[in-house]
Amino acid sequence: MKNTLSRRERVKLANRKAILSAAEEVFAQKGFYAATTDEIAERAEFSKGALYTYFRSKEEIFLSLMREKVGSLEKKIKESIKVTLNPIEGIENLIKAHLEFFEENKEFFQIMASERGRFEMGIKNRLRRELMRRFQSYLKEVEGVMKAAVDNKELKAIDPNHLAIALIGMIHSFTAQWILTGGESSLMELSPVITMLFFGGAKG
Amino acid sequence: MKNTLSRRERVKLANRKAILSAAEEVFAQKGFYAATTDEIAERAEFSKGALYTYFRSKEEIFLSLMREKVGSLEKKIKESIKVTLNPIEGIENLIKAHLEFFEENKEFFQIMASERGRFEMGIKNRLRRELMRRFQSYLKEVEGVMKAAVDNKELKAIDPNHLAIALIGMIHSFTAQWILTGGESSLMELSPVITMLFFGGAKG
Amino acid sequence: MKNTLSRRERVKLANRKAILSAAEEVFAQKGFYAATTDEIAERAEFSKGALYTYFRSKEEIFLSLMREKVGSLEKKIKESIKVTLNPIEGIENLIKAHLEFFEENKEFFQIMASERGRFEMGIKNRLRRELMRRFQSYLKEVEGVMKAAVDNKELKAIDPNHLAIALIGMIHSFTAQWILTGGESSLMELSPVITMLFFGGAKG
Amino acid sequence: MKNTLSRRERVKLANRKAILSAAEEVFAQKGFYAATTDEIAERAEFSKGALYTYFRSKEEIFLSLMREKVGSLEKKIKESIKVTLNPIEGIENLIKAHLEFFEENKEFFQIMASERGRFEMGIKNRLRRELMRRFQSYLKEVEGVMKAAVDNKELKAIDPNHLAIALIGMIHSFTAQWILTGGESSLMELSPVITMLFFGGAKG
DNA sequence: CATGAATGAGGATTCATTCAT
DNA sequence: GATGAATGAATCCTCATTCAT
Repeated sequence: MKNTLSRRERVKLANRKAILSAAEEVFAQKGFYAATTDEIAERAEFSKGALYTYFRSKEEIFLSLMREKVGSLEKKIKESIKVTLNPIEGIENLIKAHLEFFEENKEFFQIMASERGRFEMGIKNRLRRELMRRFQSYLKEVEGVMKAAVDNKELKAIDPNHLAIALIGMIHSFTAQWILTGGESSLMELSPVITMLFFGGAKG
Repeated sequence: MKNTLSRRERVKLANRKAILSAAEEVFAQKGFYAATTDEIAERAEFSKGALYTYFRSKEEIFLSLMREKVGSLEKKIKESIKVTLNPIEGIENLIKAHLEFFEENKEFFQIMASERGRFEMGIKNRLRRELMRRFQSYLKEVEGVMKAAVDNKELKAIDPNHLAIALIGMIHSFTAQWILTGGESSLMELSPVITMLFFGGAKG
Repeated sequence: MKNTLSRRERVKLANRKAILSAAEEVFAQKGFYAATTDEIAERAEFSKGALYTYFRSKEEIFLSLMREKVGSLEKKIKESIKVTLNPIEGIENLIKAHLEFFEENKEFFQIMASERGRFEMGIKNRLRRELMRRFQSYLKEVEGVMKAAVDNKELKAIDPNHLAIALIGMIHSFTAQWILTGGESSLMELSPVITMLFFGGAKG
Repeated sequence: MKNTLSRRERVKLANRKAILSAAEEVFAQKGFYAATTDEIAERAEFSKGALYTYFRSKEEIFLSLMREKVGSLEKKIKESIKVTLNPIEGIENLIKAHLEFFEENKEFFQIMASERGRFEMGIKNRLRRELMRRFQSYLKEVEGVMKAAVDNKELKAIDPNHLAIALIGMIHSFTAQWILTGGESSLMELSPVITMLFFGGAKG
């Protein structure tokens, strides 16, 4: 997979990753603005200047990070759905995939939750546009499964968009609360509750 | 209630409100950091210096604003519940109350959505602590109704905390999407869908 | 002339002048790039931040300075010519005016001499364009007198543009040398030599 | 003369020249400060590190370049004079030699014109001192011819220093203007005008 | 009280120079 | 010797906060 890269290139790639990883922590804790290049560099154990060997600007670090993460999320979601042809099972998998991903990417979740509303700003930026697009595409994916399930009469005849919004809202809400209360126990454990509530509702 | 205030005091209060109102717009658009006192002052039609007559710092403007808004939300929620003794109806009212509030307080919603994760930062701050407390208290309120409904066997025997998280997640998600897509049509119209999904689930 | 300005406005104007004056010294000594905003601020006895109350950027300080100076030079040259209708006398006056101006504006001369070649860079800039234009207009002014004298048959039938270039070259050269050797004695004293050489040439 | 150099030494010398040549272009376009070692290295088709094998610092590149060029100019001027024993003819040759040199060394002219005023800075520097010395020596050379011509009564009894300043000023001015207007036609063509104006003056 | 100019700490970014490979 | 990534000092600019008027 990566055996055509020279040693130097492999080092560069690893350094890039280290910077992104450090940035992820800092952005999660402080948000885009309050995060400083100083802190990112320090946490990545690089000089401040080195960041600029790998990225053009602080914004580019941020957007690259988001792009990679949103990309992984999107991929994971797609895969979780494709495993089965049964829409209901697909949605169950999708819930699990989400929780698994957020459990492994707490920091990304925090960043996304707080910065998403501002992705639209500075729309001229190529990376920002791409990010928006990827995010939309991830939402459409979820909507797609919903539609399939509705068409199959396995779900009520509700606008698939609304179904997607509802499910994602629940997932995000549980994840946020899990992080707020320390993120100790496994987030995955909540999968049955969410599944049950989404499909069967709360009424007894 | 406030008719014992001197003219001067009434003016001060009005000015405070004007500043908070201006701040709300700016914080919503730009977030806490990117918002500048310059812009807040300008939009409030005050000098930059005047802000500091009414508030100790930019942070205090922010926190005061949030406190007032979270306070109103909390109050509104409490009232929506008290109207009825029937828990199910209470939850329906609570959904409507939320949507109504967010429809009237789009800016606040945006701010809350993006800054909530960082309320905990700098916890020594009196205002921050109070804000956290108020926010928790609002959540407890929702949880309370859920518990009543569960006890009444009107809802499934699920941890009321989970029920609250699920419902709030759905509400926030719909609100966020509504804002993202322009916030034109009435958010209130979504109340039936949310109610139906929360109580009855998605399964057909 | 300035009696319609409020006190505050007069202070602002004076501060602006103080900054420009400090900048003039620093730019003359170090050139545009090596000059630092720190040093300009310090020499103007202002904080670094204050510069930005009066100017948008270091470049704007530089260009504003140049604009004012080139403007004064242009004005002085025009006036020196208009005094008389006799072209020869006009040129004599023009030489004197130049020397007088450069003697009083040593720093400006140094800046102009070294930065002129790069005025063209970044041509999108409004101020830069204006500066170029002003500079051209000053050259045209000199050319104009030359043409008048040629038309009058008081000067040889040489391209007035060449005459202007030659005279200005001599003036600049003498000024540069005068500054290089300390600028002690009066530059004005060189007026007769320049006049003589320009009109009569070196041949004995 | 240089046939005793080993291959290695010849390569080093060639590399040095390539770097200086690249530096000349960059310094001419951007000036000393705005020129970056990155760009010089790139244009010389060397790595940035290689520059430091051949030169101790960016400043040394600059000064070495100037030294070589000023040296060539000086040499060319000396030769142009020595050809003849007739001072008038010597000056004519000198004008032509200047124009020829600047036509072939546009970049150097631009650099010299804008950086000369700052050669004095950091006078402790050995290279800087040498450069100043060489420049003075070039001026003295011109002054020498003038003195000879004055002694010969072929030129008016004017301080030879002034005569040198005047002539050089004219030459520089014409060169600068030629470059500013694109440097298309031959600069050499201006030789007769300069000669005529210098010797005979402008008066008709 | 209101004003808005002044302050200065802080932050992103650049770039000459060094040095491990 | 050559390379180019890493360094970190230096620099421009921003903006919350203060304070004289």
